[in-house]
Amino acid sequence: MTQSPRARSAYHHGDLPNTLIEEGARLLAESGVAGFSLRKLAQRAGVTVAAPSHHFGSARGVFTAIAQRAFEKLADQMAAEAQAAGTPQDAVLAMCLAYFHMQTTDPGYAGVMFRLDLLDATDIDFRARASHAFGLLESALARAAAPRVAAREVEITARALWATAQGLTVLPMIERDEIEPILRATVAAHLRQLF
Amino acid sequence: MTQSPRARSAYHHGDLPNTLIEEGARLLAESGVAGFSLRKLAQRAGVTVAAPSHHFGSARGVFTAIAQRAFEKLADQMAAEAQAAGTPQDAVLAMCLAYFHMQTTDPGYAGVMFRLDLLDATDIDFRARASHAFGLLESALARAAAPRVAAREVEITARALWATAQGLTVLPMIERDEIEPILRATVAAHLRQLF
DNA sequence: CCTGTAACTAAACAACGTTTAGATTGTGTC
DNA sequence: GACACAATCTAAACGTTGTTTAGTTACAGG
Repeated sequence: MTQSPRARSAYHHGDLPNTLIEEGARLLAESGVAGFSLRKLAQRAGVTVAAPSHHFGSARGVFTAIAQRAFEKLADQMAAEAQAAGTPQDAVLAMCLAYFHMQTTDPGYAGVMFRLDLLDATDIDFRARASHAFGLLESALARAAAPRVAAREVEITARALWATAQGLTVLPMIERDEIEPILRATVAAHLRQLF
Repeated sequence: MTQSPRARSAYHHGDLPNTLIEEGARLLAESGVAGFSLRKLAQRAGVTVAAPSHHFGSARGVFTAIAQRAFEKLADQMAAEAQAAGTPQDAVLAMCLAYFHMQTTDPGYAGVMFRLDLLDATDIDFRARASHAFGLLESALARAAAPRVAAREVEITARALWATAQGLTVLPMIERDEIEPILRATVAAHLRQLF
């Protein structure tokens, strides 16, 4: 991915922001949000506690940066899976599954994407990446729908699927094995409405 | 609601657990999860910091108790709205809207119901209340479905709706005005599959 | 080479949840 | 009605957290 420019000195790390994001995601994957702390992250990155705050302002800024990177990863994955899909309908399903799969492939990143209590949802860069990923689903849905279907209806369906995909990964009484069939049924039910 | 037995003395509060739950929900409604702390809660209740931990074990225990009470409130509301509904189909929609409406009527309670990072989802009492509320939706869905529909299919649909209702309240890019129409469309799409 | 600026350190701060030992009150028993 | 026991809450201290401030170090441009 992004090649680290290699630490130039003890003082000037060289690429600290990136290191903090990646190492932060790794720490989150291991310890979860509860076990996460700025101090642990700083120690892992080989810097002092104050260093992260210098780049990201606050702990909230760090989470926002990680979530931003997460939405980039999700958008990449969505675009890839959509291109691999045969029909537009399959593309929609694959895109919804992409977020779910990210929960296992990139747990550190996926775990903070919708944590509005931890990150700053008003951050303009964050909003841009999140909107872009969502836009991919919406446009795929527009391609899958019949020509007669209004844009408004496509928009509603896209948001419904977005919410369902997110909710399924959070709810306590839903097993991981159940998520894929549920998501499959939900996509089928919505797509049927668009014909 | 629950009449407070009135503080019997400075030492023995009389009904501290209940007070902590209600005052905790009030604090959450005002300051959100981020502004919440055991110390603030203790001060509001007129006790020391250690008192809440004595009853609930830890801060996690307090959140679990509040969430438990929240699911009781939701179940009551769901049952009431279902009975007021004309058709079984309307009952399903009303039940899904109940959780959304709770977000404004009881924001303190609603905000912690699915916060698995804060509460203990393995708590047996908590699970019981959560399962009961979910069961109400599932049985309402069974009544709304055609006789031919398998229980498995009803179960999947119930979980999908449960997840959608939760996801809609969390996602950043969904306005509050949009939630009801989205939920309405989702319920309609799913119910159509059950006929 | 020298100067200005960005990057990071070091130290101190208040606030937090948790734990321990002890003080206080209510309850059941003879 | 007095006594012992158990439950309830206090008081104080502990380690950890994110943030802030002043100061140190290294890089980059003229």
